[in-house]
Amino acid sequence: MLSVFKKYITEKAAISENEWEIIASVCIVKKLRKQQFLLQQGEFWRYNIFVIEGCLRRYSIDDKGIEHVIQFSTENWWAGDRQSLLNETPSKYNIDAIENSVVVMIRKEDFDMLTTTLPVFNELINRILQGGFNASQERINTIISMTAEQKYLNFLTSRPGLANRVPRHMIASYLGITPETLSRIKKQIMRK
Amino acid sequence: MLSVFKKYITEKAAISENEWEIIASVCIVKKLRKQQFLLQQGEFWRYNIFVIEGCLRRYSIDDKGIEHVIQFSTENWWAGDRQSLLNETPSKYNIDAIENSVVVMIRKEDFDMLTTTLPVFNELINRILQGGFNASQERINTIISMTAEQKYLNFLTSRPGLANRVPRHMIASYLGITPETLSRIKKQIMRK
DNA sequence: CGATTCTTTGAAAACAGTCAATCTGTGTGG
DNA sequence: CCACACAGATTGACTGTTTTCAAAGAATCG
Repeated sequence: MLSVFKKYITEKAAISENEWEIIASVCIVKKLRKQQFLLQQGEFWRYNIFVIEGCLRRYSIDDKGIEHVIQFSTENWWAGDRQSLLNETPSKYNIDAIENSVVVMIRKEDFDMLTTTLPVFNELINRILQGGFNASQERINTIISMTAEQKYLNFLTSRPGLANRVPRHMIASYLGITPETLSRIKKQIMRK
Repeated sequence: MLSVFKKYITEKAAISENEWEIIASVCIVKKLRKQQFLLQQGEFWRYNIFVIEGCLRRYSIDDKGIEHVIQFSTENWWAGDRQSLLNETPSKYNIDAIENSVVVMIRKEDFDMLTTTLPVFNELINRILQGGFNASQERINTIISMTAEQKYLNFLTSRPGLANRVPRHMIASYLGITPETLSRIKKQIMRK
């Protein structure tokens, strides 16, 4: 299963076989059943996670008990709570598996070891971090500038196939609208 | 003026005097008049920018010609378009000065040189990047989970003082609501 | 001081949210 | 393998919020 991760890494950076061995030595492959929690709010998060297969979601729960999905992580994406990891604070988020999934977990200490001893790896992680940051800014732009319908259409194109894998109410949550509104929007789009 | 930047850097990382000299040698201090553009959409962005004094805003313009503020950068903040910088693509954003401002500009090549030759600097930038990323995720959370009023109150506390420096219609834009709505929300809050 | 831009206010319309009921599909235990 | 239960999705009626458009009232800048 690790081969998926190796493929990802070696496609994105010039990692030698030796270097890969070092990386592989700190990788923990973990299977997750649908619905299984990886993190619950209040806990401390200490890993970096790479999704090999399946789909995870990270979400917060507000005072009214409503869930708000911040992120979906599918194959070849990273997941985790960087905030808790970086500041060593209790997490505000929950992470669970939407599908049966396989992930690679790397402990914070191990991960830091990798970035300090392997410059190529460090550079790779940097690029990924920047890419994620950019995507995040992009999302802010779409959320504040688009109507509900535009946001949904944008979701369909920016995350192709995801709409068929993820329950609709989670998509609605991700877009910041209610399931009912999403349902009506879909009907409206159909008519066109 | 560079001293502000030096203070910021040395407070956050163990940078020696020598190392600082190297950093300072690639810094370009630039004054900006209120309203002055730093970047307009379609252009390529090639700098990292640190705000010494004043306030910048980054915003997009949609098909209807409406501006959407993605970010305000005040003293001791970073600014720029990381997306254009990283991918070497034309920028989707505009950046201009809301107040007369002073910024430090570092060219991409110089910045990369700093991060590769000065490990401490690299690590500092990494931490800042992660912090920015986290803040960005945090903002997504507030936008999708809060009502207009909550978002405004949250803005008041998370960016203290800013509301008095920045025109209201820009704050409205930042929050993803119309100026009229913001005006009414303020009145409503006053009454409490 | 005049002109322009920003902010506020009002009224109507569009939009999204809430609550409740019904429909659908999936998975489980008998 | 079927029937049932249950969670998720849709629909309708209603409510509440936000936008839109237009106009008047501040504030700011040259």
